[in-house]
Amino acid sequence: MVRQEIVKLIKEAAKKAGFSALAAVHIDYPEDEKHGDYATNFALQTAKTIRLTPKAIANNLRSHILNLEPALFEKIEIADPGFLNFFISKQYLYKQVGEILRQKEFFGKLKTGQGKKISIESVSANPTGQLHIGNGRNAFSGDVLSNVLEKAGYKVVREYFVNDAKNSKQIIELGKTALGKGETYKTVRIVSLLEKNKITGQTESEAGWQLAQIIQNNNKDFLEKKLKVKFDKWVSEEEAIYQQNKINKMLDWLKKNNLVYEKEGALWIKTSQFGDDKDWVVVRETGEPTYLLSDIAYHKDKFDRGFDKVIDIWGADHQAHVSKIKAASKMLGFKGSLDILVLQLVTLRGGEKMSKRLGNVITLEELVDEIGLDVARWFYLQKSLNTHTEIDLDLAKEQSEKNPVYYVQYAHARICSILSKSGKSPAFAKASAGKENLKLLNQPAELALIKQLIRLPETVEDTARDYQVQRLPQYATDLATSFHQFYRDCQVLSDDKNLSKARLALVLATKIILKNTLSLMGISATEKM
RNA sequence: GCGCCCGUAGCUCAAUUGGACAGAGCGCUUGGCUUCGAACCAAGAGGUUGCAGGUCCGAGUCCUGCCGGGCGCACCA
Repeated sequence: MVRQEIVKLIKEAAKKAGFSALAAVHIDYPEDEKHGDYATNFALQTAKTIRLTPKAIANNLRSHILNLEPALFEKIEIADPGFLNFFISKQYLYKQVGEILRQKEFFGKLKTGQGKKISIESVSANPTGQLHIGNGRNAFSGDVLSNVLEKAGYKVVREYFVNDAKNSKQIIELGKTALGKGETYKTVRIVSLLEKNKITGQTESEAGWQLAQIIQNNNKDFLEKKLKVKFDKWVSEEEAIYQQNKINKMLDWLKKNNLVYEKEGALWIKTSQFGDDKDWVVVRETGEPTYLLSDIAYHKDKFDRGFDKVIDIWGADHQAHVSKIKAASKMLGFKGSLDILVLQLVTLRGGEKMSKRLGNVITLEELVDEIGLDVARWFYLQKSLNTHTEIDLDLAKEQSEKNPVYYVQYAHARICSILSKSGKSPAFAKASAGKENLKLLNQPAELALIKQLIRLPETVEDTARDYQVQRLPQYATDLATSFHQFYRDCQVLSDDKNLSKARLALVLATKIILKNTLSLMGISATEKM
């Protein structure tokens, strides 16, 4: 990865110049190409702590860097007020094209994760009905984030917590619906599920639990088959927490460590001593544990399984739960990091006509049926997770050039068309791409395309660090633009055999990266459209 | 009232976490197909980044105070 090498060089140069370990090295992609391919403000940052001007520092660094690695750069410039601007050499770019062709789908696979274990919990929707459009955000971002983290070298376990505790109020209420004694959860889908399946449980609790299993299997099927979102571990609250008595063990542990107390007939947990504003009930007056207690038990289970990092992806309505679980992780002394992502609301614009007899609620299934999985994934991923967002249904339904998904897929289809027209197999293009051939790639559009290709690993690295999954559709769009511009400027198949070979190699490399990017997002790389 | 998130082009959203001239898509105006796919390319119009202060060489981004919106604030999950 170029950027990583630049960071390393800056650190080494700083050490040689005698101002090491002063500032973090941060590398930018300058917007103006006059400012190079990569830039850093390191000299400016360093100038804050030592008695030298930013430019003097930059000069010093530049000479050391060029000494250390003369072949990587075409040049390094210093700009006001003290930026270092790096221009990557063609030699290096050609080498990277070769690497892409060699590594194929493994290009962009990083070691930054060092095989560390991460648990990602997402969706965890109540088994009392169908998934709604808000759950889509959790499902897709969790899926894509997992893909990215795996690509970055982490070992990821994707989990889903099923709130099916037999004695919970929602399950009992569901039982009433199942037994015809209540209507809380009576929807079209649940009525049809009840017609197809027999509920044998006599008690409300048992009947509710049975119905929950049916709904849950339905949702699981929908997630896996229709949304292509797979989970490694489905954790049933009833089976994994209650039946295995983890709930009581958790409670005993809390009591033993003096982390709970009685008040007004209930048992409270001392979350306020661990950063929360107040304490919360873990056992009701009735003796029933609350959901908080079982979620703490579930988190203890995750912590015990030895993850270096535990990520929870929740909906905006769970915001109040964050400080409780954070406090619990401190009580439990979790050594790893706990990141809780709270996703903001999703609404639809132009969906008024879609809703089918379910009040105003549009299910995720209806949405995906309406716009297709590729478009749905794209529209969800496009937006930063902490922005309240609105999906434009009319635009999403446009099966035309207006829809941004097709822009990217079209680039891939174009590539496939060129490759098949070349009359040669991809393997041939690879075999014929020697160093001499790649050196023929000198057009600005060709070089710009290569520079875009080698950003994939960096995009993976950044996203694995900050979880901003909207970076992926943005990168895909940028890459497609670079390709379309290359296509405009450079005829791939021509009488010039050597040039054709070189350009075919570049086209093939682009196909690999584009497909890689799309598959991280779970979007299909179409060959024809 | 308190907490979290947000306010950026007509609309939906970005902006590499403090960097260089705030960018895309849609919509609008205009030009380009007898050559590898025009679902494409190129050009243009459109902005006091909600308002007011502050810190900094440098602020959409950080701090303070307002204004506006969403979501939370259970012995529900």
